[in-house]
Amino acid sequence: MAGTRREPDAGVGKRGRPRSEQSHIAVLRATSELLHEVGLRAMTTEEIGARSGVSKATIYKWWPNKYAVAAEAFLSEMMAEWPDPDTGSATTDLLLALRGLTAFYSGANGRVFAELIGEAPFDLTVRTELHKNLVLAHRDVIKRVWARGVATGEFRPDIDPDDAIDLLIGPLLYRRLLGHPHLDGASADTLVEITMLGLSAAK
Amino acid sequence: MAGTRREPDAGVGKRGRPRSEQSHIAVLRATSELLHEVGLRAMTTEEIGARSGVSKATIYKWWPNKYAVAAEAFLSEMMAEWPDPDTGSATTDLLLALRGLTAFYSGANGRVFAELIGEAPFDLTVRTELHKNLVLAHRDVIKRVWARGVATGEFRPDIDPDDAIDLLIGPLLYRRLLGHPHLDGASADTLVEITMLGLSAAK
Amino acid sequence: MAGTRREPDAGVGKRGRPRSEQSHIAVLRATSELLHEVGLRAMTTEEIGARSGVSKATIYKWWPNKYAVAAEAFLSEMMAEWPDPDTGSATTDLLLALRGLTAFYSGANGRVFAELIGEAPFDLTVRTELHKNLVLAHRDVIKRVWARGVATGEFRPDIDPDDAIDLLIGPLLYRRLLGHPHLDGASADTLVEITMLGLSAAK
Amino acid sequence: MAGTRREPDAGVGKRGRPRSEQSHIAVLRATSELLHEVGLRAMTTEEIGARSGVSKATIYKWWPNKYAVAAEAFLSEMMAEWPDPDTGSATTDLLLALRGLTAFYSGANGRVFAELIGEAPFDLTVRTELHKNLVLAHRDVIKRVWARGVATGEFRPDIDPDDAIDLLIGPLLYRRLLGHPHLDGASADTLVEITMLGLSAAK
DNA sequence: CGCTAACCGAGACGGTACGTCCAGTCTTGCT
DNA sequence: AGCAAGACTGGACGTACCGTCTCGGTTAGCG
Repeated sequence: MAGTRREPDAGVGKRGRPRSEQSHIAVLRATSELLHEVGLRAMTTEEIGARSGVSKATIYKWWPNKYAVAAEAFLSEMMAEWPDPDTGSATTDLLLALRGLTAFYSGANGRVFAELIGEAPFDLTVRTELHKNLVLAHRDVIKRVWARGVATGEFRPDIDPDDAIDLLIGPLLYRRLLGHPHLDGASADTLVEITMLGLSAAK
Repeated sequence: MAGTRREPDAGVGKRGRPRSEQSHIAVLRATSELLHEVGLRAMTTEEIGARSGVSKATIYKWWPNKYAVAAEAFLSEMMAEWPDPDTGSATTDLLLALRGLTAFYSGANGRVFAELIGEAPFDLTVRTELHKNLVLAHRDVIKRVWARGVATGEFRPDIDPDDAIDLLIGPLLYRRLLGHPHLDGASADTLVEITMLGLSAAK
Repeated sequence: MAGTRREPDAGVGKRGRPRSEQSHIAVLRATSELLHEVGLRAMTTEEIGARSGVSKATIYKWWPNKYAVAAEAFLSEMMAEWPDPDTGSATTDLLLALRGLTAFYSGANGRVFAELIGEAPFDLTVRTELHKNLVLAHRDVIKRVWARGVATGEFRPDIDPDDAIDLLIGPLLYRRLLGHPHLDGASADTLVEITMLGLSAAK
Repeated sequence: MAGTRREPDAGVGKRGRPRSEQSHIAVLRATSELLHEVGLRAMTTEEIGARSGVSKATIYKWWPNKYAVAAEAFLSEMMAEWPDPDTGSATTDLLLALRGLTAFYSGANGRVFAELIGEAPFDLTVRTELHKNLVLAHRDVIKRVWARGVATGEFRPDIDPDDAIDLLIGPLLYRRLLGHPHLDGASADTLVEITMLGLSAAK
């Protein structure tokens, strides 16, 4: 994947000892473990090194700080985990997709996710990684479902899809960060259903 | 206000020199300045002390750590700043209230707010302060408007008001934290309007 | 003593917690031990801290680096260790003083001394400390003896005392650093005697 | 020359590419430059490699560490630089030889020399190199002059030549390392003259 | 009106992680 | 083989900040 980590020289050809992919993976795995065991802030670069058997110098060679490592470690795990349900009914698909998101938010990964969001305002790397590799992935699934729903006439065609997505995901994130953090599928369903019908009493 | 800061002994009687209210205020003011100038993380307790002329020991006597100071400093500023518009039309009021929230999110205070949200997962004090003194204030305004709208028949009476609030605020927070951070009133209006009408094409 | 270590503020009066003299002493003692056990280069600041129970931060607060600590630790031990023999005969006194110096050079402290001399070209603090607190002490003893010898008519009165001192100490240092490092009293005596009589065959 | 650097395999035969003499010279030249520009300690192996176009691995193949490289680089420059004056008068010759030594000590090379002496206690290679290739060279010149002076009756025949040499060189080194480091020819002359006549007032 | 508890500013301290630096070793592919 | 390029381990370095701890001095309000 990459993007977080500093790119190799990539100059003339392939001179010099190549980067050890094994070390790379060991670092990501160790970091991932630590993220779940002790959390983003309590985790130290030293400990990542010790657990992965990779020296601190090497870690700092490829990542600017532990947050960048964490972002890559966490997000590389998340990749390709967001299947599009495609049941035939766009409405059902939407429900399923958002239930999936809810499960993510309320699970162990959701805690790490919240910690990374907290780091984002202070760290550009985390911010861009998070956006590129997770936020967009979430949105893409919904965007596809949305397109199908518009095609089938289930969803309003006059709405900017990005607005629709914000309306669907936003409430879940809000609950995760500022409300009752233990979401369940049922409450997700309720929120989606209301969003579909609207708040207005007007017919 | 408070609750964040440690309460004075208050038990034995009232002997001895009382807490200096002047120091208290100076700390909050200095902290508030620093929050805007350098941000939550970069700000140090040392610097708060230096700028306010209050010693570090005194700061730690009254607050558990710099995040608690920050929370109190920030939130005491925010108090009583959320007027209920009450124009007669609940729909208009809702629009106005959410525009106000949008302005807050996208302004200088919004940045500090985002930083505090980032601290919340790691710090119970921040979490509860934030909730008690800001989140609930935001919700209360909307809750009142909502009640009026239900009474006037503008809003659906069959929805849990808390769900409605989540649906209205959530998308704004989502944009603030993970999307285009420069929200404007117009896009807030759009989101609210769509939320009112719903996403479904069904009549 | 001091001079090596950074001086306290010494400003208005005596505000603030005073420097812990206990920590100061513990650091010097630990350093002194380490100097003899592992030598100047192999000794680490970390280890000084661990052994003395003083934190690294505190050490760096008072000394710029481990070499300055070593200089102070070593030299504070050496202080007031250079008694003037004063037997009545200046010639005898000279012999005794230079035997003492030889013993110092060839003993355990001589090794540390040589290591510090090696650091001097790279470190101003070490250089000045060494000069102020050891070199001058050595020279002073001899200078006093020299004055007596001139008064008694034993030594040539037409020689700059500093030249005389250089001629007497120089060969010992040379042997210590570049020749056979295990000097003994007898060879010191020989060198001094020759220096007294001169190399020239001319009467 | 050498002895410092590891000898090539030379056992099995002469298979494979022979050692590049060009690299060898480039390393020594680069090291020599760095020794004068930044000094022994500040100079890094990395930089020697970069400047000479020789890889670090190659350097470590032929020398045990940077101090050994420095010793060879410095000393190979010094070789055959110590001409015996031989004017006819041994006394004059002695003066000239020691003026030469003084000039060396007080010049740019003297600084490097002092730095190498500082390394000697920690590094056997440096120690032996220094002794073999510089100290002995210095002493040899004087030793030859001394022999002539004894033969001509100018110098005392009852003194161990090595003692005489120590007495003559020692004071210069002492001044270089622990006293006023800017020696000049005149002060060297003074020291030698006093050494010749002796310090004693006795006839 | 003086005593005394509690406050407060200054600043030293232990602890802990940080990110950097360099030595010395190892692994590629080119020559 | 020798060698340049350059990744890697190991470990010390010096810095920064947190939260705690003395000091000496100050300031109410009880007695």
